[in-house]
Amino acid sequence: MALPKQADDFPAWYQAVVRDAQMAESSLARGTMVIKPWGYAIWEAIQRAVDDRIKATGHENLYFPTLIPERLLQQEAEHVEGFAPEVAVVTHAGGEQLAEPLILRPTSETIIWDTYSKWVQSYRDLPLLYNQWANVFRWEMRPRVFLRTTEFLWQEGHTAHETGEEAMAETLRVLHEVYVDTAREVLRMPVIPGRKSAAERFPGAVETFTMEALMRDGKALQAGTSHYLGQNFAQAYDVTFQGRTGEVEYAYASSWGVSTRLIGAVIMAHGDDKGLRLPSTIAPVQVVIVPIYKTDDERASVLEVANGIARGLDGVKVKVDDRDEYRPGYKFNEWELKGVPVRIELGPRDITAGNVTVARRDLLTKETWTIESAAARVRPLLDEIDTNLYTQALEFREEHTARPETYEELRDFLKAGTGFAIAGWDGDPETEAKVKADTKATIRCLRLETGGVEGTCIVSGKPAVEEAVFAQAY
RNA sequence: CGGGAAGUAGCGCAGCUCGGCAGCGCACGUGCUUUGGGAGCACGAGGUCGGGGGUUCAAAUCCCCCCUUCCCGACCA
Repeated sequence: MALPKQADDFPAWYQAVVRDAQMAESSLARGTMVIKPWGYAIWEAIQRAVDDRIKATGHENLYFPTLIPERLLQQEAEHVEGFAPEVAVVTHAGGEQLAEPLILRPTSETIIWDTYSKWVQSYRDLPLLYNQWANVFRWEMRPRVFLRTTEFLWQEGHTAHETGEEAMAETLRVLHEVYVDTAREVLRMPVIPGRKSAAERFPGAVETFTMEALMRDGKALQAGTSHYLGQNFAQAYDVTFQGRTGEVEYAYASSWGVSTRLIGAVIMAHGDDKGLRLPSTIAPVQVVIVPIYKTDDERASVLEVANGIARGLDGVKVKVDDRDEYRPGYKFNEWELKGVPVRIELGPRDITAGNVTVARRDLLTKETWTIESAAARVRPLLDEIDTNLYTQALEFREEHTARPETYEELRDFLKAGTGFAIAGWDGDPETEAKVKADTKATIRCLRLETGGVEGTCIVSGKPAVEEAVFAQAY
C-alpha cells in the first residue's frame, strides 16, 4: 500500500495517488475514466470557484448539445485542421447509417457560433457573455488520467463582441480574474500567465493566452487557456450585425476553458511521498478527527468529546472518523494519502489533559492544543496551511526556474527537464522549432508583463522581441 | 501510429523456460484478542488465467490472430 517515491518514479507515484486516494479509475473505453467521489468532490469545489468568478465577471451559463453535424466542423479551415484528427464521429444510430455523420464535440465553437448567427442582428444584441459546463471528447494518442482523457469535463466560455478591443479585453479579463485568480487563491498554485507562440496557438485563434504551472517533477502543465478569436468564427459561421453607423460587421469572439486537468495539476503541484496535499479551499474534508480508544467506555467518552469539537467547528468541513474496524495508525495514513489538511487526534490521554493533538498535512508536524481552543484555532490554521502550500509551490518554482545566458545552458537545462527557463527570443518559428528538435521542450508562453524586450535571442543571437518561458510539458 | 513492458482472485504478483491438481501477499467474511503511526491468530469465501482460434490424451504454459493497459516518442486542455 506504500506509494512509490516521487523521486524514484513520478508517473508511478501519480497513478498510485489517483488510485489509492480513490479519486478515479480508468474505465472500459480507451482513455476514459470513472471519477470517484473523492475526486469528484474536488472537482465540484473547483467548479464552484470557477463558476463564481465566471458569474462575477458578468457571464451566464447555458448548454449546447454534445452532438454536432460534421459539416459544421469543416467551415473554419484552421479549426478543422487542428481538431479533425482527434474527433470521434457517430456514423450509425437507430440501426441505420446516418445520412450525415455527427461528431462528439471536441470543443463547441462550431455549434455555438453557428447558433449565434441567429441570435445577433444588431450591435444592441452584443455582447453575448455565455459559458457552459460540459463534457468533450478528444481522441488523443496517449491518455493519462485527469491530464489527458478521451472524455473530460470542463467549462467553455464563448463570447461575442462588437469590437476587437472589447473581445481582447474580455479574453484577458477571464485569464486574470477567473483563471489566474482561481489558481492562486483556490488551488493555491502559482502560475505564469502568458501568450502562446503561433505554433502553440488554439486552432482558429488569433491569439491564445495561457497559464502555465510547474509540477513537482519539473514539467510544465498548461492549466487553462483563453483565446482571442478575432472575426474568424464570425466569418466562418456568418455572425454579422448592423453597427452604430449602419454598416454590417462581423462580430469579434473570445473562448476560454479549464478542465478536470486541474485536478491533476493539484495532485502534481502539491503532492508529496505520503500522497495528496489539498488546500482547504478544495478539500472535501478539511478536518478529520480520529478518535483513539481501547474499551467501549473509552470509545463512548472519546466520541462524545470528538463530536462536541466537530459541532464547535462552525463552517468547517469536518469528519469524525468513527469507523471501528480500522485502527488509528491506518486512519492517519489514509487521510494523509487523501490530502486532508488538518487531523485532530483525540484519545484518553488527551482528554485527561484537556488537550487534542493536531497534525498538519502540509508539514507533517503535530502540535498540542487545549480542547477549548480548537474551535477558534482551526480556521486560522487552515488559512496558514493554504498560504504555506502556495509559498512552498512558489519557492519550488523559483528554485526550478533558470535564466540561461547561452544556448548551451538553455539546451542542457531543458534536456534535464527540471523546470522553466526564461530567455529572450527573436520570435522566429524556426528558432522555436530548433529548441524543440534539440530538447523536446517547447515555449510554454511569452511573458505578458514585459515591456520593451532587451537583449538578444538565446538561440539566434538576433535582437529579442519576446521573453519566452521554455519547459518540458505534459 | 513507432519503440518497449505487461494482462493470472478486488489490488500487487509468482507459476510459463521444460504442457500434467491455479498459487502467494495484501484486501475481503466469521470469531477471539487488539487499538497513540498501515494489528495478531484461527477458520473461510473468492478464478471464463484479456478474447478467439490452433497443436496435444492434456494448455495459464507451445503456435497464430485480435483486444486492452502502462512507459518512452510524435498530438493535445
